[in-house]
Amino acid sequence: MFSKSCEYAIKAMICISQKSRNGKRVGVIEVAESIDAPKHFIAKILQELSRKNLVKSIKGLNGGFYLEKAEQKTSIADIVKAIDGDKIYNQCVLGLKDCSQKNPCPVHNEYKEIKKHLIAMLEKNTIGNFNEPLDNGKFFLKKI
Amino acid sequence: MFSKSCEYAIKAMICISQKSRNGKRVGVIEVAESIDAPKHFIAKILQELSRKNLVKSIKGLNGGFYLEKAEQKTSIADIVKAIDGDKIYNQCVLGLKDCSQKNPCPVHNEYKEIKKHLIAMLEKNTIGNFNEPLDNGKFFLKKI
DNA sequence: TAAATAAAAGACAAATATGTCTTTTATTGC
DNA sequence: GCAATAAAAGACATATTTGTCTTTTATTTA
Repeated sequence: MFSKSCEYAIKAMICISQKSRNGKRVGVIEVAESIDAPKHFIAKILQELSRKNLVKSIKGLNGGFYLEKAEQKTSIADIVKAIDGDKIYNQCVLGLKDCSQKNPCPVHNEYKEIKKHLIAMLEKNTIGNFNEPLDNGKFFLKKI
Repeated sequence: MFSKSCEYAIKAMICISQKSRNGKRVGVIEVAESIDAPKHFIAKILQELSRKNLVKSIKGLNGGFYLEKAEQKTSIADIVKAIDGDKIYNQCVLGLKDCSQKNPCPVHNEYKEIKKHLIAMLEKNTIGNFNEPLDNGKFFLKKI
């Protein structure tokens, strides 16, 4: 569904969100270990997210990545759009180039409904929503 | 959502289905042109589909690819499974390795419903269902 | 100001997906 | 049996994604 980079981005955001609530910053290495991902690769992804203002960063001692209050409201959809673009918004499931409301493929309308729910889900769920269940061990960012 | 190979496979199956109803066989080149895809690449994909018995083929003069009655009942899901595997059945949307009913990520249950509809759609729609709308110019396998 | 820290940037490498070309094998019609 | 046809197979090439390593830049603390 999403690229590996995008999955990493989502996990990294969740990780940083949870660990930076107390005002602390989180380093690349800590993020990488927390989500079981290669650190240099995560570094690149975080730079991308930083350029797109989805995450804040500070260099130097005690530096690292963190989320501001407003950024806790970032939705999964925002992250997906930042990394994978808006394919899921526009593309035909079957990959037909000429599929639209005017020339709908046989599954167009049915998929339109499904897509609506999918997008609603991605837009409704914000990074901040993940803090508590993560705190409470309801789910895990990596195999334990 | 699906790999390029998988999208090609679906389109190729639809194309062959429509053009082989009259007992004729369809050649690789004709398929490739009909769906606007590279012919050698399509050849490989068709070999794969052939090995997995989703399409029949005959070598030599008047040979080519075709579908038997039973194969008209092949669903999109069947093709997806043959080419991309069963990722969409099993994988967490967020890519979490440890997401399950026991440790559900915050969108697990919501996505489960969406996935149910998605899979139902893919399993319900068979290749044969596409013949008529394609005949009637309701949709197109490539840009015209 | 110097040393330590940590992100930013960019070059490089490996893996995978996609695409191209050539040779081999099977079938048909003459 | 021979020539023509068309899929099967496999080698090769390119592009994209993913992953690694090194250098640079910014910041802090002593």
